[in-house]
Amino acid sequence: MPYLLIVSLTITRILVIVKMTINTGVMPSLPPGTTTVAVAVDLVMLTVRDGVFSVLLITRGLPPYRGRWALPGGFVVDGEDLLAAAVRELQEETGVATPGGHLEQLGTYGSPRRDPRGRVISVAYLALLPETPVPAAGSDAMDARWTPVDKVLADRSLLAFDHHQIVAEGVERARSKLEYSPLAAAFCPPAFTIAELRRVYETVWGTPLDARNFHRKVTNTEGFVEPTGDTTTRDGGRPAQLYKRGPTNLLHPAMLRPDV
Amino acid sequence: MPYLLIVSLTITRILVIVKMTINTGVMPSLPPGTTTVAVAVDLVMLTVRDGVFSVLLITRGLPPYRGRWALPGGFVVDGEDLLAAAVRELQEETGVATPGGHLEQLGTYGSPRRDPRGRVISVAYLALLPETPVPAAGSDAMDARWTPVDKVLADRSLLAFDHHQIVAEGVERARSKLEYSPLAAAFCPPAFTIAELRRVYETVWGTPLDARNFHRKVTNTEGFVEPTGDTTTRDGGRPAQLYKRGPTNLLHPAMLRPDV
DNA sequence: GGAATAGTGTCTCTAAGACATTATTCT
DNA sequence: AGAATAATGTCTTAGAGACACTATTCC
Repeated sequence: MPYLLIVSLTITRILVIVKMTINTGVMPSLPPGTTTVAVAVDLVMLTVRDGVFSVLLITRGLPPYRGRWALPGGFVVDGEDLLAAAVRELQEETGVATPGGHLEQLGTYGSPRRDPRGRVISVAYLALLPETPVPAAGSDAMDARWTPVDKVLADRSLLAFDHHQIVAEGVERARSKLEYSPLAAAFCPPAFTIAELRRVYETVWGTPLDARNFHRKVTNTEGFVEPTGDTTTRDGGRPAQLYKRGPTNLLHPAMLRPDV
Repeated sequence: MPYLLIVSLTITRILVIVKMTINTGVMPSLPPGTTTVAVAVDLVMLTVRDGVFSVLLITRGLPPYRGRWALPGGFVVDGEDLLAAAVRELQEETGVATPGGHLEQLGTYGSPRRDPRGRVISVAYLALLPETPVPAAGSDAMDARWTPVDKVLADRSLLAFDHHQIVAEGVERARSKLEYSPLAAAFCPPAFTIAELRRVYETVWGTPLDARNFHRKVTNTEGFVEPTGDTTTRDGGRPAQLYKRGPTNLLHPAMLRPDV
């Protein structure tokens, strides 16, 4: 983490405030009449469960769209960082503190009429998670359930608000990330076999892959995976080497999707 | 554009409001006490000018950071869509309506203390533009100037707010996009030669490329460029074919950066 | 003719894809 | 032994990179 940078920026900002206060006799403030809006953070949590690519949905317990499926999320509270809000929502839904998964910002959705209650912009985060125990229902959620991605994408009016579009963009981002980054491992437990990693690719992309070529590509791509030294027979047959994620953030060469 | 989708979602939302109003006797509204924040849109406008990869900066005419370099941007006004606000800022700075360039959302920056005036979150947009006449100074900008990207990246305290980080992420996004998308053409005039396209790659990546191999790769990649039928001698020597952007949004095969 | 730039061809090597074969466990 | 899965090897072909060569303009 760029800790020194954060410290120096913070000091810079404090100095700016002090200087302005001295110069003008008042604290700097936003121009009067500046429009303000509520900010929500919504999560696209993806996982591979029982061989199915799934997204976590809740049924809304409050209006608007009461009883409809939606993405888990909530409003950013006073003084809270956006990423911190996403982590908080993630923990509320899964009960786990980023359990070896991956969390990144997906995009911001701010169409003026996307929420009937008023102007709300939503910062969406994408989470890639290993298989997780069935989630607990949150405070404002009547129910929380892992739902097949294909089912969600097939019905444009299944989800509340513009959440269908958010899910679609999150799924496409995830599919694309598997090509150029080692993030498929984020869907796996800390130690995994090459076959388990391959099934992640096959499930997320919806395409069968050649097990022999896949094995060669993964083990020949520098920094993708590292052997732990252990083996397992949990898949039956000959014992398989266990691997953990390697140090690389970018795959060279990439794992390209067939055809497309 | 998914026009029908927009229409159907709009109708859905109106029905939700009407239904809720009938059911409860009041318009749906946000929970009392919900924190609201100001929303700014900032632009990372990139271009290749005189062989230099450059970003448009303004000097701030108002506090905070008065006189400091910053990204062009401004607050989202009442009822305005985020993308519309970005287009408006782009036009205010260049005087042109998305002139063959490219505009996409880059990310949202919402650290609680990033603006000394109060809670402001900034939605950053990335614009890739062809060589543009020197910009006019905007209303709240004392000056606007194309600045070499390398110079901006080298000095972490050159820019106001967290704009250094935003520029860094925008530049990296642009460099990466050249690999997998035909967006290098967004830096070129409507009709361009292969050599001009190559100079874009060389300038943005900061790496010399082999002209012969580059020519073969670009012309062999399906849908990347299409000949217009015209030729030009504006670069001297043998006349060069002119090309325009092709229909593809994803390059197959990709134009990978050397080494990395 | 000479300089400058455009465009094609050739060679080598890496990596992808198709598919055979061997290895090691469990029942 | 037979089933099941893991891991390695072989062959063909596409594409990247290095570099020689030809083509067409202007001076």
